[in-house]
Amino acid sequence: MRDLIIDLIKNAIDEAKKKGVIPEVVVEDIELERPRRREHGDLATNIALLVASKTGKSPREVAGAIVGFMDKESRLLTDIEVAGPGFINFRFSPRFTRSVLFEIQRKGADFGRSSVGKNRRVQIEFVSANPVGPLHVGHGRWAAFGDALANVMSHAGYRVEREFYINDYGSQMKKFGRSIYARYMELLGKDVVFPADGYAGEYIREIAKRILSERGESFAGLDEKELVEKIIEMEYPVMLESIKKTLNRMGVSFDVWFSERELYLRGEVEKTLKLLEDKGEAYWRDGALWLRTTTYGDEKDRVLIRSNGEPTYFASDIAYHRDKMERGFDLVINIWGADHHGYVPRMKAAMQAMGYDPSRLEVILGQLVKLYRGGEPVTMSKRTGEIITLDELLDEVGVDASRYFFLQRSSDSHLDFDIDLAKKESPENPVFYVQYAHARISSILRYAKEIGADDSTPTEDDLDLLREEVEIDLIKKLGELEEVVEFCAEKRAPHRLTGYAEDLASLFHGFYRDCRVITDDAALTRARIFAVKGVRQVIRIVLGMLGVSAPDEM
RNA sequence: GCCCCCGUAGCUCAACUGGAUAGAGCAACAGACUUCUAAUCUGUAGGUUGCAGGUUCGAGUCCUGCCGGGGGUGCCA
Repeated sequence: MRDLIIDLIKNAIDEAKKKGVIPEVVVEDIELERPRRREHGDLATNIALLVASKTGKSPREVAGAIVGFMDKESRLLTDIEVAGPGFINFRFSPRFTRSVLFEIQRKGADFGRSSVGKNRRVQIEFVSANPVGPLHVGHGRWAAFGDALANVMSHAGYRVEREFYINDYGSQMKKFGRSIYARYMELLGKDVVFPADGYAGEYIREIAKRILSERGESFAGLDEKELVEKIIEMEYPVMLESIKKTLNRMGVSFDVWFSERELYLRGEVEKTLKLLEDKGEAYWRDGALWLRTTTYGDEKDRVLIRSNGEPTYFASDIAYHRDKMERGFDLVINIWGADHHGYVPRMKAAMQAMGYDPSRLEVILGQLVKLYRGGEPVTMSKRTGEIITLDELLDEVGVDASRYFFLQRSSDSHLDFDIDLAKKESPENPVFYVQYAHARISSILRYAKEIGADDSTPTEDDLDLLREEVEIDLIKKLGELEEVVEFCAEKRAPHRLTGYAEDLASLFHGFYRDCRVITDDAALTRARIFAVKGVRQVIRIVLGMLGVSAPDEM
């Protein structure tokens, strides 16, 4: 439809130019927008305003000329008008508007699919928590966000892969091992100092207790270094498993679990560093190996190998990104916490140093989550280990509400998560509001079946009976799904899906109040059952992308 | 100091990336169930878009400078 109208406008402009009604000027891409106000029609363009600004003619005059040359025979449109300062407004015919219901029936779960992604291969890497502790609430946000983004991008025609990068190597691991070691020794009554930078959470004590009960005191005989190593090897896979379990619980699954450790074992880190050195992008100074990131706009050069011989996290991350590039993705999206923002120019520079186009890497920086209970912020401290884990949140508010709430805000704004609201089973809670619309429709359809109402596919004439303003508005909303999908995918903004879901649910609830679906009029009943089925399908698709269930009864 | 994000109704956020009269939800107030689910709906009220300039036909949106909140600025990850 959009393309059709754009062609219509283009042809009219060409024609007008030919006739000399408007001067020869370069016309940029024609954009159609959905006007905010109903009176402004279904689609509008500001092209006349843009053209006029280059010619000195009045915008309305230009708009009038363009409309004058437009082919108005189309049965899809009922009206083309010049309005306001020079907008051209288009109005769909009711038949065209209603035809979307047939399209939904035909496409089913594929309705709203778009091809803007052009089948490009995209990798989305998200969560990527260190396997040294349970996932916290912030991880939950990125799990929900990354997963929904992947869903919406694949609906928009990208080939998407989900990846989790496991930081199972290096100092975090050691810290993890030393922390457990210290708690274990404490349990044995040994006088050990807990590491100042150790993980203070209670779960570390639990692990130590479990080790004591499983292995007894025999471990204490080993020397510290050996023991810490052993603890790491035993416990990080356990932790990783529990992370996977939590993510599964949220309905998030990854295509690839990529291990940092294996990158080292395969010699990839070494190879990558050598490559950079050979290219002259890295150099030795003060006993350390530095990457010349300043060449590519970074503030200062960055260390790859410390003077103590240990590679930095940056070094393995570069090797990791090289691996991603070599895997041939057209686009790689990393979802990182906002505290990594200083890291972005560095990584981009590294990409260039390796000879890759840095635009193949996109980093989404996510802001923090603040929990509120009883109107008060819930205090959390990483230092004391007082955190609310993702599992605890899921226990308390449930998966659907958690996912929905995590997805309500754009990734670059802070998220205030109101626990009390998320738990409420009332219309204030948008999750239930949307799910209720779905359940209500299922209930209507059950009733229809029960009384044996005619639910066969209606004819176009049947559908002509759908002429209440609320029902037309509702059907129009269904037709917007494709562009919502495109917007969410292109802007990496899955949060807009929640707004769309709420708009749709609200229109449906209004429709339900004003229009009875099952009536004595068989044709009207067929039409309304069909319409309501379409609404249910779209709600299902949207909730599916959000990762929220669509219940048939509540 | 420098860099990034944010600032819109009492609260939480939208505003289709420069368009027409800045919109929702919650909270407040007033109403609506003999009905296919009231977990719903209708109405009222609420604004100098942090401040000051600038750019143009047109600015919440772009530019400059302030103010406020958050984050970053390691041979940490």
